[in-house]
Amino acid sequence: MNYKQIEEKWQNYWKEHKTFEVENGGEKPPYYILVEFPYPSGDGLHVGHVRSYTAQDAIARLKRMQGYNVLFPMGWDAFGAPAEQYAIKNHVHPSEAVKKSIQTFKKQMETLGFSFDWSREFATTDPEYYKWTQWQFLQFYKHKMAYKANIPVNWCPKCKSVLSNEDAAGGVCERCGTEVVQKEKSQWMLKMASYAEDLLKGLDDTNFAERVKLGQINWIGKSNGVELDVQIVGGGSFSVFTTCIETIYGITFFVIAPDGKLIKELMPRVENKEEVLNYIEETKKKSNMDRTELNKGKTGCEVKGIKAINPINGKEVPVYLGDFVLGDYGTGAVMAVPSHDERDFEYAKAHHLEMIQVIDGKDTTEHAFEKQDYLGVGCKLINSSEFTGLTVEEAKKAITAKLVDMGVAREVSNYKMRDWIFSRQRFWGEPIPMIYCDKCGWVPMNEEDLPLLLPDVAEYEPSDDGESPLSKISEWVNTTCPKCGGPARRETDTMPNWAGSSWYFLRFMDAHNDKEFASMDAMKYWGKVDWYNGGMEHTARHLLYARFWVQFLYNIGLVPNKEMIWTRVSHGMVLGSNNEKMSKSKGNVINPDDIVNEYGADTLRVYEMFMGDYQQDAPWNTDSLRGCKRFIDKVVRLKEKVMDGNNYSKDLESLIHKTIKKVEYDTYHLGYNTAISALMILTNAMDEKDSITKEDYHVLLTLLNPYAPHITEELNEMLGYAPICESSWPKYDESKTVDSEITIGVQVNGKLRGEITISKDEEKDSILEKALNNEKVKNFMEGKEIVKTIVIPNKIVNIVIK
RNA sequence: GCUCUUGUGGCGGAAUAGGUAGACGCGCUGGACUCAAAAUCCAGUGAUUUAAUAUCAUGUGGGUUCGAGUCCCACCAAGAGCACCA
Repeated sequence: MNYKQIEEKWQNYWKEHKTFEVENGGEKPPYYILVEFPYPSGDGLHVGHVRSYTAQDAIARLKRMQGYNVLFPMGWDAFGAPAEQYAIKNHVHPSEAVKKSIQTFKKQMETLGFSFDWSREFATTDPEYYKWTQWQFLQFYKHKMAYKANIPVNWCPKCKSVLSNEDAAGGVCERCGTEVVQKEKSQWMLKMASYAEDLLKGLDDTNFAERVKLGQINWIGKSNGVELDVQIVGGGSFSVFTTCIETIYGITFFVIAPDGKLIKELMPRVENKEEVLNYIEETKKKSNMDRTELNKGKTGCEVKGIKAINPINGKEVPVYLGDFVLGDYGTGAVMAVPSHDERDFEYAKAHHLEMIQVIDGKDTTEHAFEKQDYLGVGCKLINSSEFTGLTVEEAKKAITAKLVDMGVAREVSNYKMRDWIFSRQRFWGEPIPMIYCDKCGWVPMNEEDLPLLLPDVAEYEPSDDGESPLSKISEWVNTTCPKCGGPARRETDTMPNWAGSSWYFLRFMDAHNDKEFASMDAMKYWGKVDWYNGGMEHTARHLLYARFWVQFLYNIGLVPNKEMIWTRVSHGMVLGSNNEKMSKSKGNVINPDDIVNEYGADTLRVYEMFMGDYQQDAPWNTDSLRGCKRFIDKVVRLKEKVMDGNNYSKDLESLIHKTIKKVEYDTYHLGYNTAISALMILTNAMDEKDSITKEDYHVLLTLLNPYAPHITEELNEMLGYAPICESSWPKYDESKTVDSEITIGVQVNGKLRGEITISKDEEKDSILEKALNNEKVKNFMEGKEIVKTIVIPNKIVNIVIK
């Protein structure tokens, strides 16, 4: 068998017959299957891509055979830093590099036999596509959902460029090793925080896997608590948010953010200016994550000359700077109760601050007595004036009520999720279609002037001041104000690559529309994405951004549903054979092309589906891959045993019906490995026989087809049947999947001692009699008294003796 | 640090609602076929034990139950994400 030839033959057949191209409409029910479109890197397709694409391909092929109009599209998420870096190095326009990578990826996907509808292909870097990304940004702006703010970024003074948190890990620039500092930049923001509650509620209208929902919920990070106003002695005030208002009498100091507004306002009254300014400088060197780690949260200094007043009792307490409080998150200040919060406790220890225990029940000299320990166990307040003696739960209510009554506090929900920083100081992204005019301020471009194309130049070195490379291209930057016609400058930041991927699934529904990003009719026809698969690493962020984008479009009437994705699942990674993430530096990378050349696409597909639990990471193992090749070879060899016959062999009938049921169920429930296993069992059963019928073989090939589409088509054609891709999925007869005789275990005192054979649904009494008469069971019961017998029909018998 | 996930043979992994732990595959051992090899086929393969036997086994320690890989509590270990990598 020449696998290569066979695979090419069928790939051409599908292409020529446009087997997988779909129309919007028709009699068949629509079904939309989506895999995350890849970033087309120069390295080519990863075996990890093959895993998830094969899984979704199997679903797509099965659904088609069951009579659905299946949309299974593919495209390219092609903006991003690697293409830009490549362009800087080689002085070619990134669009050239990207074009090449896309060709490679597409070729690889074709050789793997994925049933994508290529007629709907696009890249986020196509002007016809990013025109609409820009258009949608303008809608955000026009609905007051986009604004400018000063946000600190990681800045490498030597490379003169903005770094991602990853590239700034450990506080040094990954490229040159220089210490990274925080630098403020004016950035476009999208008001995502205002959608927090809707994004939380919207999860009820989805069928996301539990762990995916959990990821979303945790990212949004809702907590209910109290926002408290705190007065400063001598004028001024700030607010703090707390979920533990019951500990208010335990406040012994406040901590404010060194990078916040408040400290700037207070500066004129600060007595130890030098110390405070030094600490602020120190903080600039740290990333947010370095700052918020518990073990690093003890640095800081007192803000001398400033005292804050605890609103409940008028007590004056000191104010400290601490870098674990972030200036751009929450209110930029926290109340500190060292007796009841471990981080406050350690901070207080380090700075020799007072501690007041206000909840009774545990000694607080060594560690704080925290809420996870005192909540819900009836602990009572101490040292808390009129609230002393109340339980924590009572006190929470009573103290909140009093503060609200005093007009100094409000019950609020707080969300961890912040607004979306939408600017990047990069070349290779969608230009933000905004223009700055000295007279009119920020003015949006006219929609009819979109797309705003990236300039066609080949130099993208970053500028010295952290501005985007675009800022150096003056002929591109200088323009006229759309409002007053005077001279004006374009925004030179570009969008993050999350932008293009936030709505691409909508475009697939109507990929060639040049009037709208997608027509309402097309979106109504397909409805939601029925099944979306991607990596676990995207379940929090990409998915949240996409949902936010869709909810916004829904609110302004441009999409038919508030949630456009119904089911979302995520796959585990394919690791190297040493159980580590594949990477060039570790030398454990497997190139799918090599595997396809040596073993064939079908073998690779079957192996990746068989290699383990789809949702978990799995290490590559070439020996196991060979096992899958052997399985396919065995299926091929079965051809020699085929005799005429249009029915299933009598002794295979039950197993065939069971296998149809199992493969169908498992393919729809992420059980790809057990589906393959069931097919192996059926194959082995056929192999044991001297001959099988044509129909036996035909059904095996059909069941295997979603996983190994090429070889099954070829063998099927040899039998003289119509192509499987144009046929129907076999139906199973439920009654034939049930055995009439069952072997069950008999336990004595919970330990397995024997086996009996019973007929299905046999009476309990009769089962028990068989169990008691079993020779081995008898041995164990000799001379003992039966205390109790448990008979679970069709499952097990347990005899309890004494 | 926070959040999540996962711990089952030599390995990848099965085990639908608490009911015969180890399906299926890999690897290994022995055998058949062959001049030989590859391929293929047959048998065996959790540990301890003298052969049938029995005992012990699902990260550790408890608990619930007639019965726990599965449920509950406490712990240990590994991996992933944490807002400018995509």
